Amino acid sequence: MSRHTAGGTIASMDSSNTRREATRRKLFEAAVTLIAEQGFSSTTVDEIAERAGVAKGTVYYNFASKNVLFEELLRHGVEMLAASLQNAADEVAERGGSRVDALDAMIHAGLYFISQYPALTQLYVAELWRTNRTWNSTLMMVRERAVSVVADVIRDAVAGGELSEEIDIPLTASALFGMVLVAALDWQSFQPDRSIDDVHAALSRLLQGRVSGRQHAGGAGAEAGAGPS
Amino acid sequence: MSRHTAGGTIASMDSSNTRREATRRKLFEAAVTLIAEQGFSSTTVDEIAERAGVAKGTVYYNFASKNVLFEELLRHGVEMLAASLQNAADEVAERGGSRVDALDAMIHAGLYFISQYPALTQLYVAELWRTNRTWNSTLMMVRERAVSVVADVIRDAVAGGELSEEIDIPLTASALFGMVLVAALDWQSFQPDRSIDDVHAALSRLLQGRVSGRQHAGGAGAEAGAGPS
DNA sequence: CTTTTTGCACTGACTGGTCAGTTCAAGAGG
DNA sequence: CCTCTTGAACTGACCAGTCAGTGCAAAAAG
Repeated sequence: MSRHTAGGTIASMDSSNTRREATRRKLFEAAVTLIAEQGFSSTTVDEIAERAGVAKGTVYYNFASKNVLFEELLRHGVEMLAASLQNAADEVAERGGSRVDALDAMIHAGLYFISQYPALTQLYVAELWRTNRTWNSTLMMVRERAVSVVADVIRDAVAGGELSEEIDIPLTASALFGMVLVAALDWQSFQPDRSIDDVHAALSRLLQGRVSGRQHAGGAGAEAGAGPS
Repeated sequence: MSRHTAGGTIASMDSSNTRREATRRKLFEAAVTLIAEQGFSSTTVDEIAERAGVAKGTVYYNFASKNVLFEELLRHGVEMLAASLQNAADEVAERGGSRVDALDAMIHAGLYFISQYPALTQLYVAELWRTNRTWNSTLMMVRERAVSVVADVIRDAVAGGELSEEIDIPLTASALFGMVLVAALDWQSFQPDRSIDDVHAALSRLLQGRVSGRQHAGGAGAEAGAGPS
């Protein structure tokens, strides 16, 4: 009788683990939608289980508590976002584009991400500035993870002389982040028919400074009608 | 058993109920902080009453339900914000400033408002894009009320030739709104020591287009007390 | 090959606690 | 005396977390 052996049974790694992973994924999906719609506290574990098509006990088999489920969800989500932004910046860099072009590409990537995972985004916005919650430190980490990707590119741009040294890097990064976040949520909520390129162009224009004074288009990004790169 | 007829009795409408108004104000204040910290669902009516220093029965004497208390809170708050933004824009107009100057002043007013009522702001952000809530229509109204003040000024600026006709008015208004919102929350949460003028200058700079390309400052706003950084 | 054992993954009824909302008799205050 | 507030007790719904038990596939035993 080899009972439960210490060290988490190697055999179970491939066969059983797959089933479990699938269940966890279903639970993530169910939870993200419900929590985005209703908020954390008014979403019940029963609802999550029902939407995921599993029994309530399964939730507790896979996650220590409702809180833990939520925290893991946050972590998982922000990794996807950060990877997506980083990837957009890297692709531009590989093609020899400027840092400002990279920023523009990140805006596009951010918009795309939000359009793909609107519920996740709503959830971040709703929880990000709350205090007195148990998962507060997780939230801090999550925010830092996302904003720092943007801040890094801005920093490089300043170092390379592309951007003015006067700008406040962390504040600008978070303002940029917020601009995309809120514009995207509004786009999804109130004008869902518009194309991503359309929205992207509007935001680029805002940043090109064409809003507060008429210069003609500079180099970066704002080709307004076309080119879904 | 002549019960209380809990609900908005007509008599209470007009008579200058100083006492009652004071109680309601205390309840608003208590509720806004608690809900911003913990969210609506996990804030209990007992907590609100305790923080306000009144009995639970008083809450229900003054508001039909927890939901109604919250809705009235939202309405009251947005009126203050809209008035504050409108006022900033009007003052600039009276002094003969441009519409772009007015926008800049509104950014400043927005920052100031958020620094005065951080809890209220957190609460809006947390609830604004949620769906499936009973007070959803209230929230829509609230958002519209705030964003339209900004949109109106932008529209005037476009009509007067100050801004390009290419810009997308509603989207730009909400992007601007979001930029200020998120930047301000970050300021309050992570760099509370910075002065409002400092933050304001950073945002103005972002909009002057100095971020994405080096033009020298246009006309509007970025005078600010010389940002260190 | 067949039977038995093992243990992972899952189930769902149940429990103990929490909380919105009610009720009311007894004041406070103006 | 009329409006407003108090405080405490009560109800009934709702919900996070528990636990004894089921199903099943693969390994071990025969």
